[in-house]
Amino acid sequence: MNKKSVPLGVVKRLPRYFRYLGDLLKNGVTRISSGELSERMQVTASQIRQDLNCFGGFGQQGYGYNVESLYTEIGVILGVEKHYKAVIIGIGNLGNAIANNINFEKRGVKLLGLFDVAPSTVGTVFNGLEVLHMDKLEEFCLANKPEIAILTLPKKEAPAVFLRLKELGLKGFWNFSNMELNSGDGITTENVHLGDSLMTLCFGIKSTEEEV
Amino acid sequence: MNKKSVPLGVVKRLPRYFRYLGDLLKNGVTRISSGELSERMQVTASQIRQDLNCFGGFGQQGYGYNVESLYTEIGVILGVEKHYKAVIIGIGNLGNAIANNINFEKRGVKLLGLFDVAPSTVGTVFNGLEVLHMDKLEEFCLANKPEIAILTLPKKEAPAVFLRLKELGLKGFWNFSNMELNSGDGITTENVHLGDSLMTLCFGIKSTEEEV
DNA sequence: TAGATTGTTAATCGATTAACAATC
DNA sequence: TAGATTGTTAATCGATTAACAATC
Repeated sequence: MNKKSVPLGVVKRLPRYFRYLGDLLKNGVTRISSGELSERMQVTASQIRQDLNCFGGFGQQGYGYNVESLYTEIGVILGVEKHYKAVIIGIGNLGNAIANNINFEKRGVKLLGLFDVAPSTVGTVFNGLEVLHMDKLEEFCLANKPEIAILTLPKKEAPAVFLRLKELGLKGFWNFSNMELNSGDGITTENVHLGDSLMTLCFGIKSTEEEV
Repeated sequence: MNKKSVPLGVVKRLPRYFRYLGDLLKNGVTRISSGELSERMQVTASQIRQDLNCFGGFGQQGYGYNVESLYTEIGVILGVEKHYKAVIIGIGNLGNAIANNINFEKRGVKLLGLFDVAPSTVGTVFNGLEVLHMDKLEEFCLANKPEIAILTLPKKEAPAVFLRLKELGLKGFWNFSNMELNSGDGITTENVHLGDSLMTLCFGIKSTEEEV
C-alpha cells in the first residue's frame, strides 16, 4: 500500500501537528477547524487541509476535525502504533540527555538498551536500564530485535558501529555523531546536526542587526 | 546593506556547506569545483552555485572555489566573526550535553555563563565555568552583554525566563524547551524539537517497510 | 590558446495558496 | 434549511535544475 509517496515537506510537518493536537487534547479541546489550528500554528488553513488530505479525509464538512481522532490518525501515520524498539549507543552527556529528556512513550518508541565501552559507565543504571558493554551488542540485538539505534558516540566510532548495527538488522538510525550516514537499502537515517541549528540562529541574529 | 533577503532554504543549507568545507580544509584540499562538492554532498552542482551566488561570486571560472576562502566567506555570512556570547539556562542533562558537545569556538560563539536554580547544581563547575543561580542573571547580563540564550529548562519555566531575557536585551534564543517561542521584534528564535526528528525517523522506517 | 568551470538566465518542477463546489 | 467548513481543483508562487555564454 504505497500511496504515491508523501512530499518530504509534509512529513516534516506531521510531528508538529501531532504536538499541537496533543496539547489541545490535554487541554480538553474536542474539535478544531483548520482555520483555528492555522492561527495557533502560524500556517495557512489551506496547507493544513492539503497536508492532511495526503492521507485521507479526516475532517467533516461544516464541523472541522475531531481532535482526539486526528491526533490518533497522525500518530498512526507516524508509526506510533508500530512500537519500535530502540537502543542508545554511547552513554555520555548526550546519550544521557536523550534517555532522560525524550518522551519515548508518547511516540510509541520503547527504549530497551543502553551501550557504552567506558568501564566507569558500563554497569551503571539509568531509568531502570543497566548500561551494557558493547561486547554484548550482538547477543542483545539477536534476543531483543530493536529497530532503532540512537547514535550518541564519537564521530570516529560511528562508521564501524553503523556497519555492525546494519548487520544486526537495525532499520533506523537517529544519528547525533556528526558523521553523516546515508539512507538507502532498507535503512533510514536521521542525521541531527545541532551545530547547524546554532549557526542558523546566528545568521538570524546577524540579519536582524543589519535590518536597521 | 539588506540584500533582498536570502531564501530560508539557502540559509538552512549554509551550515552544511560550512561543515563540508571545514572537513575538506582539514584534509588539506585547497580547491574544489561545484561538481566535486555536489558529489560529496549529494546535491546538484547547480544548486551549490545558485546558493553561493546569493552572496556574491566566490569562485573563479575554469578553476572552481578556493576551499579556505570559501570556508571563511560562509563563516562570515553565518556570523562567525560576530563572536556572539551565549549563556545556558538550565544545567540538567541536556544543558550539560550541549555545553560539552557543541564546538562553540568553531562557530565563533563564546559560552560564558551557566545558570540553574537547583542548589545541587549551583556552584558546580563545567568546562571552567561555575553554574550561577538565576538570581544573578540580571547582574551577569548587564555586565557581560550576552546575545544568545540557550534554553534547556523545563517547558513551564520557559515563557517567564524568555520574557526576562528579552528585557535584558538578549537577541537570539536557542530553545530546547519544547515550548515554541516566536521570533519578531528584533528577536530571533530557533526552536529545536528533537522528538519531531525521532518521529520523522519512525515515519521513514515505516515507509520503508511498506515499500515491499 | 583550449579546456574547464563559473555566474546567470531561462525552463521546469513542485509546493503553497486561493477559490469554491460538495456536504455535513 | 442555512451556515460552516471540508476536500479538491485551479492559480500562483518560489525553488530547483538545466543550459550556456562569459571568462579565467
